[in-house]
Amino acid sequence: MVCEKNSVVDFKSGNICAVKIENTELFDVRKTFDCGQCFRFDEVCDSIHEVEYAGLALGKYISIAQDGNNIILYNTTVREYEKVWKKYLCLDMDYKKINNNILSLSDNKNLLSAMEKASGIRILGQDGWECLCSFIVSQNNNIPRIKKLIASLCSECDSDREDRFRLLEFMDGHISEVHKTLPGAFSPFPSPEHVRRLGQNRLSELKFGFRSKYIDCAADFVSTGKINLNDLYSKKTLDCMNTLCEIKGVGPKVALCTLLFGFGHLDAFPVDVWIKRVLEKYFDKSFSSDMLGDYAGVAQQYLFYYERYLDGEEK
DNA sequence: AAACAGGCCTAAA
DNA sequence: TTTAGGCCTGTT
Repeated sequence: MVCEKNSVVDFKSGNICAVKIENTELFDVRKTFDCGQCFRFDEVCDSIHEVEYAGLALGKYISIAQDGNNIILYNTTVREYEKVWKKYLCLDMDYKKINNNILSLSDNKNLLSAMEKASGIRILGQDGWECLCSFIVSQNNNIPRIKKLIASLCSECDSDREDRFRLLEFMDGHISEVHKTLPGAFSPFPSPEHVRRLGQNRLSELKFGFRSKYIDCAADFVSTGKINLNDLYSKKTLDCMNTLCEIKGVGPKVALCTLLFGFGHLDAFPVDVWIKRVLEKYFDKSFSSDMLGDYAGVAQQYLFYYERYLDGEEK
């Protein structure tokens, strides 16, 4: 019986602190960062690696590269990886087990096929507040514009934004080209209090449109404690959803995305237009997401990727 | 030009 | 309780 432990080591790439993680399985950097769950990452097109995505998460600009089964993280250390990024990247989870669990609960042919095609996607452990705002912004909107709006919000709230790029220039080669001309790409996501201070009018000026008052309401609820985000980690998914739906502009879809991507509720099964199509096409009417168990949200992401990103390709 | 984009709110049956 | 319009803005 071979028990392969993946080695995690620090190294230097020029002046950049980096970490190499060997033998990761069921982790595909491109799919994970390009499947629409996060809005602050973009590809590093001139990368020295097979695939590399960089972006700002949990207050820090980081780059994640992949060569085969090896993962390379730039601008971090093993110490920080163990503390922060391991969980963020969901590398503390056994996806083989998760997949088997899903398969044990459903024999749907299309789900099986979706899992094969989308395999390697991991549900990131993003910041809950940022997720909430991001998915409020996402409604009736497209991904490029969602990304722009979020970056502009970060830019607006960041008094040091002029300096950020200069501070990051040392990691040139591991910065997404897109970010070099995107205002706010290197700015951290603002706190609820900060967004609240901005106010609905300023949000409108920033072109959030009808979503301005929704963001404002979310910031109000969270910053004043009408909703305690810390409660959302432990309570049941359905209860959490109902809590989040008290915010104006937050419905079931936004709430469940927030819980799935921002609060670790892997059973949350958000239904958007794509998933609605999937359910109509491949499942019978008796389908309910709790049939898929504790990891229904992972299955949802496989199905979403399958339908949204593989359309036109061979399924 | 008109329709659409990873929804939700509101008004009307 | 369910259902159709309308919504900011930008892109095609």
